[in-house]
Amino acid sequence: MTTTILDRCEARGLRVTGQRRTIAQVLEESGDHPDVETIHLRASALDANISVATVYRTVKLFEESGLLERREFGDGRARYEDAERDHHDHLIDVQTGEVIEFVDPEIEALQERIAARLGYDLKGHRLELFGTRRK
Amino acid sequence: MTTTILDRCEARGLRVTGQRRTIAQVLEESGDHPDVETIHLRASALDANISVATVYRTVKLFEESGLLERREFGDGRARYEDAERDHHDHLIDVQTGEVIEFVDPEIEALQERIAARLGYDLKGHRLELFGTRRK
DNA sequence: TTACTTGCAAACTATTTGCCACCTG
DNA sequence: CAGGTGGCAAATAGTTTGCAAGTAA
Repeated sequence: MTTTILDRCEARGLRVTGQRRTIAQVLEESGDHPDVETIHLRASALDANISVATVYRTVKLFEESGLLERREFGDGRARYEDAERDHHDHLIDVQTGEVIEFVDPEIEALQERIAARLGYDLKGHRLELFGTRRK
Repeated sequence: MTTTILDRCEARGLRVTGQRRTIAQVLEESGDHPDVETIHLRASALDANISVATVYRTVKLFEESGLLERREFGDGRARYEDAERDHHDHLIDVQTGEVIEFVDPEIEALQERIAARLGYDLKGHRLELFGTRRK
């Protein structure tokens, strides 16, 4: 389970190029939820010859291959994180954009309970829950 | 609380124009979560002389004035709904984009519990919760 | 070698804005 | 009448893509 993103990239039969290696490493070492611009910045520090277009393409490829997970927290840009990390959810501070990770077994049960109550078939569907606080 | 969006628009001292009246009406009558393009389409059916730019400006003004609430469900465009509706949360089907509304007291408690556990000050902060299902 | 990748710039999509005519209060 | 408002098109921000050159296997 401690396979690196790069390991999984190879395992998937994806061609391993210098830029993919670098981008994988950057994401491996990122403890936060970087957007493409940030990933590009960090990657550029390791290898000046990586274009933003390549970051976009790589990150999309990795996501489609299940190596990364894409997150959209409502600020208009996508963020990415290693798909192999332990499951967790996010709380976003709307004002500051701060991303707070948390784990709570309750939320899983909650989703299942709600889906069941609504007669929604969870199998084969990926659901995402958006909750706001009552004013 | 059965005030219309238009009523609240006037109450806020906002200038009431034909296009604002129409856009307010469209949102009033929309039971779903329309994006700007959809709002523009529906408004155009009532008054052919409303530009998309005006919808963007109006919807932003209404949101800043607290008449509407903006939602971003991860598909890249903002959606709006009447801010006076009873509190509820959303479950999004990632594949189909379907928006499922639900109400569950548990989720409020959950947010407060998590924030407290993390030592996060809820006062003065608007938090939004993003939950995915464990694979 | 050969198909897959990359860089660059052009193209796209969603949204914002400058400018000037127009309308509400 | 005066200042807020709307239309139009140009400008932005984030992301995608066509094409020719480069590279992994």
